[in-house]
Amino acid sequence: MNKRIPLASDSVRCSTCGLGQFCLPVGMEADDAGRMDELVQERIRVAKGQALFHVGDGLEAVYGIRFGTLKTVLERADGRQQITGFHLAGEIVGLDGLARTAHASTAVALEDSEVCVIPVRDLSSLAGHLPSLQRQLMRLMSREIEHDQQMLLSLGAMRAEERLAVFLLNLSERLAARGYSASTFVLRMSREEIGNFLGLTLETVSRLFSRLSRAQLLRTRQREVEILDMAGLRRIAGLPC
Amino acid sequence: MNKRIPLASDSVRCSTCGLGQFCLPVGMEADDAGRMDELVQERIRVAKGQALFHVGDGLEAVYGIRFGTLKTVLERADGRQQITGFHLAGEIVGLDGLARTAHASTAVALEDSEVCVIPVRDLSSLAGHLPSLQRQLMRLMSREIEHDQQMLLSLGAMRAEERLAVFLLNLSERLAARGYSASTFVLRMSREEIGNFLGLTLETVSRLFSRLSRAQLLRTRQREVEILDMAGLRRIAGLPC
DNA sequence: CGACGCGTTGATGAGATTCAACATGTGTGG
DNA sequence: CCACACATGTTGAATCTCATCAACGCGTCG
Repeated sequence: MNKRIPLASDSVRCSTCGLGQFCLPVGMEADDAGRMDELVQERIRVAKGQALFHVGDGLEAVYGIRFGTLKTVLERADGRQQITGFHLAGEIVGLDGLARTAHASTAVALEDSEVCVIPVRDLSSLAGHLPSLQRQLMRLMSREIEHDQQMLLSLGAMRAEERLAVFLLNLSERLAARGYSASTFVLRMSREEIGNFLGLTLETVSRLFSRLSRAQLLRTRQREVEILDMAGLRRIAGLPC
Repeated sequence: MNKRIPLASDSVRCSTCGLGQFCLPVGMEADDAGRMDELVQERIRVAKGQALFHVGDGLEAVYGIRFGTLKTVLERADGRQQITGFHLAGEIVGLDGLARTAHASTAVALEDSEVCVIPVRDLSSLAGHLPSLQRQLMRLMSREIEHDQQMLLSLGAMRAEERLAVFLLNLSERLAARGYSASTFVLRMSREEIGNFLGLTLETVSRLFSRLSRAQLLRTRQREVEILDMAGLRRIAGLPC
C-alpha cells in the first residue's frame, strides 16, 4: 500500500538534508551528522488518507517527515478517537512507542507525504556510540512531552476561542520556521480534525472561524487562512503581544 | 527551605531500593543497577506545599520520588495554571526539562516528601556508557508522553463524569502497584487540584463525588475514598470491565 | 448532472461554570 | 482544651458555553 523507496547512493542524506535543523541531526557536528546517513536506508511514500503505522504495530522504526503532513490518533475501545498531534516536515513521529516497543498511536497522512525510515535497532545502537545523537533523542522526546503538556493546558484551562487562536498561532510559527509565510497558509486538516484535536465539534470550529473573520482578525477561504491581526490573535490566545 | 540530606554510606541505595521496579533501575541487571548507586549522592526533603523546583529553573537534576506525592504545574502569563500530573513514589519528575536544560514545569509537594537527586550531568555521561540505562530513560520519557496523550484523550473527548472515573481508576492502579489497597485510599490532593487537573471546577468535582456516592459506586469521607463497585466505575470510564 | 464530502449557519438543549450560602475540618492562640 | 479563624468541601440557583440536531450552500469528481 505504502511505497517503499530504497535510497540510491546519490540521494539526499541526513547530512545534506535541509530539514536537519528540525530533525534528528539538530545540533550535531558535521561528522556526527554524517554517521546519521547510514541510519536511513529507505523512505516511504504515504498517500493522503493512508496510515503509516497503526496503534499496536510492532515498533520497528520511527519516521522523520521529509515532506507532507501527518496526524497521530489515539483510539478508544468505544470507537471514539482523539488526534494528539499534527506533524510537519522535519518532525519525528513514532517516539511515543519507545516504552512498549509497539506504536502507541496511529499515524495518518493528511496529504501525500514521504518519510525517512529510521530503524530503532540501528538508532539505539548508534545512540550508544554517539552521545550527541543520544542527547538529541532526549531533546526530541522531551520536546514532545512539553508539547503535549501545552495541549493539556489548552484543553484543560482554555475556552474554545482561545484554543483555536493558540492552534493557529502555533501552526503559523511552525510554518514560518520552515520558510513559509506566517500569515497566509493552507490548512491540511478539516474542521472536524481541528475540532477533534481541540476538544470541540466541527460546528463550533466553523463558527469560531466565522467570528474571528467578522472581528477582522483573519480571513478564510475554504482551508486557506490569512491572519490579518497577529497581535489581536495573540491577545485572544492569552499570549504576550 | 528544602532540606538536603547527603547520603551516608550505609543508606539505602538504588540497588537495594524497593522502588526499583518503578524508578530508574527498572529492567536492569544487578551489576548495572549497582552503577546507579554512584549517581545518587543526596536526597531532598520537601515539606508539604513547598516547591522542589520552579518553571525556568536551570535543570541541574531530575528527581526520583522516595516517598510522598508531588504535583507538576504549568503557569501561564495571565496567572492561570494547569496541573499536568500527580506523581507517586518511584516516579521521576523533571524529565520534561531535558529539551531546554531548564525546568518546563513547577513541582510542588502535596505532602511531606523526599526525593533522590539525580544530577543530569552524571546521568548523561553514565547513560553514554550504560545502554540499559539509556533504554530505561527513553522508556520513562516515552511513558510520560503516553500518559500525557491519555490525558489529552481524557480532556478532549470525555465528559466530566468519565474523567473523574478515569482519574480514580488510574490512581487506584498506581497505588495497587505499590502495594496499597486498590479500593480504599486517601487523596493527597484537594477537590480544586483534581478539578484543575481534569479541566473542571472544584464544585463540579464535588458534585460528581456526591453523584457517584449516591449511585453506590464509591463512598467518600473527606479525602478518603472507598471504591465499592470497580466494574461500575470502569463502565463509566469507558474501559473494559 | 447528481452524489458526496465538507463547511456554514440557525434553533434548541444539556452539561458545566459561576455566584452564593452554608457545613465541616483543621490549626492556632488564648 | 476550647474558641475562633480560615481552608476546604457541599449544595442550590442562575447563567453561559458549547454540543446536538437540522437545513442548506458550495465545490469536486465520477
